[in-house]
Amino acid sequence: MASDAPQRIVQGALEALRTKGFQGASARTIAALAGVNPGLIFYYFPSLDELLLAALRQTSEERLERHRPAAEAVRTPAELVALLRHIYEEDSASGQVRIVSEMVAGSVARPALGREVMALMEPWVTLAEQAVARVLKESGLPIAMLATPRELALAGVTFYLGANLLTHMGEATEAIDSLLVSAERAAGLLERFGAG
Amino acid sequence: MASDAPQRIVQGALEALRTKGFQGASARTIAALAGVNPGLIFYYFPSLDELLLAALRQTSEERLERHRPAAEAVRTPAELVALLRHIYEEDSASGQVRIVSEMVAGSVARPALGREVMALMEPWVTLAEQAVARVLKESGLPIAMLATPRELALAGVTFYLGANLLTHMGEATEAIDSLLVSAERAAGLLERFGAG
Amino acid sequence: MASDAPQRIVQGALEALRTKGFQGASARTIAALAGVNPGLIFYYFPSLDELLLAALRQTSEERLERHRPAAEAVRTPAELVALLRHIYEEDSASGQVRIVSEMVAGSVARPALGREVMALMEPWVTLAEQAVARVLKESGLPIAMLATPRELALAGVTFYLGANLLTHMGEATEAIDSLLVSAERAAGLLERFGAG
Amino acid sequence: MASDAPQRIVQGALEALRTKGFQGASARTIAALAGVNPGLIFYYFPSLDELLLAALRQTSEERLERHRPAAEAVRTPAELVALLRHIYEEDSASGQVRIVSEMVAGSVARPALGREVMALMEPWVTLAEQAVARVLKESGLPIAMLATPRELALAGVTFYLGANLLTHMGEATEAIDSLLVSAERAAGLLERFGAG
DNA sequence: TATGAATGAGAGTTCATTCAT
DNA sequence: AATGAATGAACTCTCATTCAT
Repeated sequence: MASDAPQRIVQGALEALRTKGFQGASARTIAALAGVNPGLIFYYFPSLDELLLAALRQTSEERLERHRPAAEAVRTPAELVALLRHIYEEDSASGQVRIVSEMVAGSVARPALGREVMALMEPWVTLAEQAVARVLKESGLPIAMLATPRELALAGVTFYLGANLLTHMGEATEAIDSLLVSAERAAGLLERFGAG
Repeated sequence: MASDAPQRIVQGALEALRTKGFQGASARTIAALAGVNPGLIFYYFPSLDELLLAALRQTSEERLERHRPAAEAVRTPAELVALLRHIYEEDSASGQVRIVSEMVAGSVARPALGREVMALMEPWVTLAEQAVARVLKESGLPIAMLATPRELALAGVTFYLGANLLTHMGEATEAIDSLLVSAERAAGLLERFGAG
Repeated sequence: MASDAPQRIVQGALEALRTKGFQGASARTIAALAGVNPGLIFYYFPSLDELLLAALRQTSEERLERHRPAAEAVRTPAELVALLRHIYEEDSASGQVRIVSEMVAGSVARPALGREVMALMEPWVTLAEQAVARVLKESGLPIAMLATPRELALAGVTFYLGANLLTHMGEATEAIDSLLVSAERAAGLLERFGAG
Repeated sequence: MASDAPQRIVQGALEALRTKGFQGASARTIAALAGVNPGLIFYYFPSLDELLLAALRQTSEERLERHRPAAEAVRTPAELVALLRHIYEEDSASGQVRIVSEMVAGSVARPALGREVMALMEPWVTLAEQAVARVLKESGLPIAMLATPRELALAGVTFYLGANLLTHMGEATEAIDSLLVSAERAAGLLERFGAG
């Protein structure tokens, strides 16, 4: 019978990242949170980095699937910005922002980890790219002349990343939020402009 | 006679951040790079965090003064984006991007350090804010209806931060660069629109 | 299977205190004496102070139980002083005096440790108090008018502590011993006086 | 011209012992309190231990001379105990207790220092011995049969030492004080008994 | 007489990881 | 599948002391 230990360990890792940060996500701490022995971590995962990566991968994929329907339903610039804002707020409240920030920050010091974390972002960029392409097409905005959907999607992810870091370094949450509200308003304006 | 050791230590810290990252910026490593005894670090600096902070402060202030004239000369949206791109490229080439990323990422785990790093960003936000305000005023663009200069400046810094991280986590430099080129083109368009 | 390492570490700590003193009772020294890795100390004990405390607690409790029967059998002043002298001589020969002195002296600099060491003395004061009360009652001496058993017990412990320190700072052992011999003689006299 | 630096350093050492304890009496701390450079300490004193010893010697001798007249005027047991109590209270209030405790405690770990500290106590024992001899002679008490003045003096010093340690390890000050009060009462009784 | 820069050893503690069971 | 004991290296930081000036 398969044990549920690996899953418990993954959950422990996520909780450790959420509540103690990357530095606090030590084997001992994770094991304690998972209710298992530290040695067991290395039975199921080749290294601590791999565990953290697996944990990030799991939440990332789960969230990706959860938001995919909404992303595929986006039709206007305003809706697009609204979705971005919605995701940011949800992640901020659930602690997901913290997890991503910690992993991004932590992996900065480890090249191998960094590459993997980057790879986990790729599906998000692709999803954003498709949404942007659809919005541009449907709204008839001549932005395609200025930037490719891929570029715009990457800009969004870049911004999301910077916002994540700012968020838990200082008390930037409100500033970021008001920024997104303004962006939403601007998008609404743009929309009418495109239609006009 | 004053020793040049403190300055050598600061340079060692910067080099350590640049080449080994935040985690690799240990007292021993920095001391070795500076060619001094590890104990000497604590003779001149109260703690390792304070040293890293002093190092970041030094480069930050120096770069701020270097770019200030250009920032104060900016008049149009295109010039503004061009400056942002110029700074990013220069920082990217000089390793400054790495230093900032490492400090931002590293300080995520230490609240006290994080606050100080944030504080070091404030002058940049202020400088950007003034530049944005000037550009908006001179170009006659009705963007003030959408977002305050402060918000726009913060958006720029947020983006810069995210770009920093992306840059040395993967090989995003080119993507970011082409993004900024596109933005420059868009700003040029906007300009003509404002004039029209 | 439980390891005997904790016990070996405790013994190493006691030996370190005995032969190198409080200052010499470093984690590395203790580990070497115990034949274990320094890191293992912190696997079993939360801190060095806690280990030293645990070691003191162990010997203290063991000795307390060993001497309790004799203390509870004491009936006359002379017997009481004789017991005190017996304990002092035994502790002096076994190196216990050194351990206690080192811990008392060492904990002077650390408030938290000091409180715990004090607490370990409390059972001894209590035991002495009971013995004193019994002696006073049985011998019919009117000392109760002068001092409470608690005070007399505390005086005994205070004296024992001072004697400990003197003992291994100089070569006061003989002086203390002859002092106790005289006290025994005086107690014998007192006894006859009480009876008379 | 002779500098007053040595004296300032000695005062700094005493203050360091009083306020930071033996462990806190580092060269840096003492130098800071004395307002001199740490290096200067080793210009005037061969080692830190020698400085601490010199400081203890200075206060010890000064206090000895201050209390000598009173000690030489003592005639009765009650007066003797009262003097002991007076000294203890004065030392307790002035921080002298702390200094002595710290030095005694600290020197436990260093054999050479310990011997010197012991030597500094010798004049006190002698002074006490003389006072005890006088009291015994004048009061006509037949205690000489039981213990020599030297032994009694040593007993007093032993007790004083133990009291010192207890005093700042816990909140034993009151207990010690009430003990001395009781002793004073007992001495008064003894006096009348000797006279009768 | 005095400064302050510099050294090197050692302090407590934490860590990812391994391995015998 | 799981335990927990054990390792060894690394960490920041403090210290008494020395030396050139």
